[in-house]
Order: sequence, then C-alpha cells, then structure tokens
Amino acid sequence: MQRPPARERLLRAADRLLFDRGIRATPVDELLREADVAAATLYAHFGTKDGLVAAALEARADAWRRVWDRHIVEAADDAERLLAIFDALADYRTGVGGAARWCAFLAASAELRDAAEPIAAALAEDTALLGERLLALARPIAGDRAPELADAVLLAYTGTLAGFLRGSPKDPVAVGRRVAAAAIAAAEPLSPRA
Amino acid sequence: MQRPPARERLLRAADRLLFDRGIRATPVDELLREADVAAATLYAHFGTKDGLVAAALEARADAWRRVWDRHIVEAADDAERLLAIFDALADYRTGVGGAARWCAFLAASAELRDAAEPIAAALAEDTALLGERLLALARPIAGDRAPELADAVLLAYTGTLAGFLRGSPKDPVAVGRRVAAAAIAAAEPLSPRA
DNA sequence: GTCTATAAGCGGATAGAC
DNA sequence: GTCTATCCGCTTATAGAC
Repeated sequence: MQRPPARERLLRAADRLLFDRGIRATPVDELLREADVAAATLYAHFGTKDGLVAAALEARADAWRRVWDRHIVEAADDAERLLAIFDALADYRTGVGGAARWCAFLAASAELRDAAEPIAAALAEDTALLGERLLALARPIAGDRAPELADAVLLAYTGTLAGFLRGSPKDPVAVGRRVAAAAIAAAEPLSPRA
Repeated sequence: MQRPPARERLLRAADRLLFDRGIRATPVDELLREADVAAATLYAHFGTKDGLVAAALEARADAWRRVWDRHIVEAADDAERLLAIFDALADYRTGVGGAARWCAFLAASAELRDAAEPIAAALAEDTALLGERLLALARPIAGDRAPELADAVLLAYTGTLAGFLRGSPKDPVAVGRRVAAAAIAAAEPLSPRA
C-alpha cells in the first residue's frame, strides 16, 4: 500500500475540497491538511494557489472528456450520440466527478470574476470542447441547421448543471435530456415518425 | 435634485457592485466609497455585510417579479404566457437588472456555500416563485403533465442564465426561448397544428 | 533531492470604537 | 465620519528529516 506522492495527494485534495466547498471558501491551509503536505511543497509544485486550481481543473476536464467519449461510442444512433452528453453526465457525477456541487468550470467562472491565465484557459477549453463536439454531433441530424441544434443542446446541458446548483428541478439530468430530445425532434428536417 | 438617503445609496451601490464583480470579491470599503457612506452607517442599517447582501437580493427579487408580471399580462395566449419569462428576462437585463453578470441568486448560491439565513431565504424564495408560477402557467397547456413542462421551462430558463456566465451560446435568451417552445410543442396533448 | 515542520511577513477585510 | 483593533488568508524563509 504505497502512499501517492505529494503532488498527487494535493491534486486529489484540491478536487475534493475546491469544487465542493468553493475555491475562495477553501483556504490553502485546509488543502494542506487534507493532502497532508507541507506548504513549501505546494508552492514548489504549483507556484501559487491559482496554479493548483488550474491543474485541478485540467485534470477534471480530462476525466470528463474520457467519460463523454465512451458514451458517444456506445450510443446507438445519431440522436443518441447527441444525447450521450446527458448519460455521460449522470455517469460522471456518480463516479470520478462525485464531489462537485454542480460544475467545476462554471463555478470557477462564477467565483473568479477575472480569472488568472491558467484558470481562464481551462474554462475556455471546456466551453470550446462542448461547442465543437455538439456541433459535429448535430450535423448528421440537422444538416444546415446544426448550429442552432447544437446551441439548444448546449443550453440544455448548461441548464442541467445549473439545475444542480438551484436544487430544482429534482432530477436535472432527466429533464435536460428530455428538453434536448424535444429540441432534436423540432430540428429534424424529416417528420419525426417518417 | 435631492440626494437619496444613505440606506438607498447603499442598496444601489450593492446592486451595482455585488452582482457584477461578485459578492466576496467586493470589499465593504468599495461599497462605502461607491455609496459615499460611512462604515458605521452601513452597520447601523444592515448589521453586517451579509445583511446588505440579503437586502440587495430581496430588492432584486421584487424588481424581477414586477417585470415578469407585466410580460405575463401582456402575452397573447397560454403558450406566450409561459414563454413570457424569456421576454421578461431580456427586458430586465437591459433595464433595472443591467449590472448583473448572469443571475444574482444563482451567483450568490455559487459563491456562498452555506449562505447565512437572510441570504438563503432570498435564494429559496426565488426558486419557489419560479416553480409555482411556471407550474400554474403550464397547467392550461399540458394539463396533467404540467409539472413536467414546468420543469422543462425552468431548466431552459436556468440554462439561459448560466449561458450568460458561460458566454455561450451567443444569445442565450433567444436559444432558451426556442428550447422552451420546443418543450411546449412536445407537451401539447393536442396536435400542434390542430 | 524531495518533502516536512515551524514561523513569520504582509496585505486586506470586517467590525466596532471613538 | 475617521480611525484602528483584530483576524484571516497567501506566501516565503529557515532549518531539518527521510
């Protein structure tokens, strides 16, 4: 039973505390205690608290992308592939991303008005990945109107995440998926039951 | 040209700074400077910074409710009444609520993990008002399935707000309205063009 | 050479005293 | 209305342990 190195322990502690309690609400001291690491070690590895935050966000982005990938591959048809983001989200939240209250990236955006460079980059990457992927997945369904469909699904996904923050509706993933499905139905150039 | 009393100046300064730059990111000193008020005056009126935050949130809730009211009354039919929340939002954001980055209530939720009592109450009230009203407005459209339709519209509305935070899609209100309209179409027991 | 323990500097924020 | 006591959070310095 090897103990992971300090860097790894710090990242895990950051993921557990930062995105559950909040970034500003979590003092460095608590991160150090949770990780059982000395202050000097944190600053040697990450430079500043912001550096650790950015590294934790990037780790989260990687984990999320992998889960989403898997659900896209496993989906049965075009519509299911576009909706796979919701199944991936449900999966992610009960698995690797369990600690987060809603969405680590949106929460960081909300908390840090003008995020420092490494953090801002992580946030922008998340939204860029969502936009690009959803657009590609919407193309076979909506053709020329794929941008509108992708926007609709992005909004439903974002609404699902913020639904966790609001505490309503009760099951944001289920509602978000239904809403996105309705947007797909409205966007299909062919009649729904053709 | 009378100068408003200190209490009023504080509330205005709070509304302008708190919900634009963030609650934790705005020091009391800045509120005092913006309002041109002495520290003692703030603590005499509101007790603590939290007290001022809660009062500013309540003022915002009142203003929002009035704008929403007006758009519901002016709407032409059942569907338009349910969608009026989006027109109200567009109106609100260019008017009284202009300063806020996305949504004062969700932002406060995100920033303050365990909000103190007066703040938590304001947040809960906002979500309760949304839930009750949307349900009542969904009833004539969806009948027994009104709860599901109300959930869908709430999620689209929440997604619109969080869309401003994310910076995508470009025009969250337009996309949110379209998404909600698709949910209405899917929920109508009668065929859409009957 | 990586990590730990301790302590202390320093800016900033809240709250209340005067 | 000003002024200040007090606290808190981030960061670094120093010295030593595995």
